[in-house]
Amino acid sequence: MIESEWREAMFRLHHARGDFPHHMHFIGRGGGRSRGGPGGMFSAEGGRGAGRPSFVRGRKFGAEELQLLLLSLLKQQPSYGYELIKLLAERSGGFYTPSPGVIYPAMSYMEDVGYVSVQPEGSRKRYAISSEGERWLEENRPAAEALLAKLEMFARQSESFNQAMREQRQVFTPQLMDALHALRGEMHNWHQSSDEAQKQAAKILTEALQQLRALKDKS
DNA sequence: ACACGGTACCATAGCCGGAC
DNA sequence: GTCCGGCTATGGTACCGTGT
Repeated sequence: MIESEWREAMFRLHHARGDFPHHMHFIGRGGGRSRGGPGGMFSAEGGRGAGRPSFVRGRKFGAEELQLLLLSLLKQQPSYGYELIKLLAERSGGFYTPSPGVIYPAMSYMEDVGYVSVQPEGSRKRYAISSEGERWLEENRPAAEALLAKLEMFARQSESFNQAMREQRQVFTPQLMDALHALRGEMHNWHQSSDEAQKQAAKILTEALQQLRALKDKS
């Protein structure tokens, strides 16, 4: 077996099944726990990379959470892998757009364990939930419904955020919006700076704030 | 305490095939 | 030839365990 095949096999096995050898802890079936553990952003564990801002980048769902979501979508209608990615993005208001490297191994695993059936259509694969998949989904219905509800909650929050941004653009000049954007971007680079550097940055920002207040008072 | 290696997870680049 | 959808391969990031 060449390296890439081995890598893929291991990836599929561990990623999709959810029983990562060292540390993976999943809600529900299986899985001993050890280091890290994805669990997904909605689980208590927080997972690998917990403690850093994983909201933007990082695993948002544990393997089983993702499988439940995918089966929920497939129960509504059989879909291609690419369609599932788009559906998840759509249902979450763009908040969660899984990469193909997450979806396809998960689908391959669910095919292996019989949760989905696969109908090749030319170069594409159409996935459909199987009776075994339906049974597992039914067993985990509360968790699946909670995940879908949270996905929709994020979609609403995302829409609310976008609305606020649109309103900001209507009120502020482009120059001010650019400056705000640049400031936000700059602050992202500061989270690993030394305490002393951060104190100096805070001092600069405080002085700038005072100047802004003085300017506003005059205008 | 530190360096290094192994591991997990994701995003992205790029390939392939079909439609136009 | 170009575009697009579907998919695969690979590199980057960050964590933890182990050895020194």
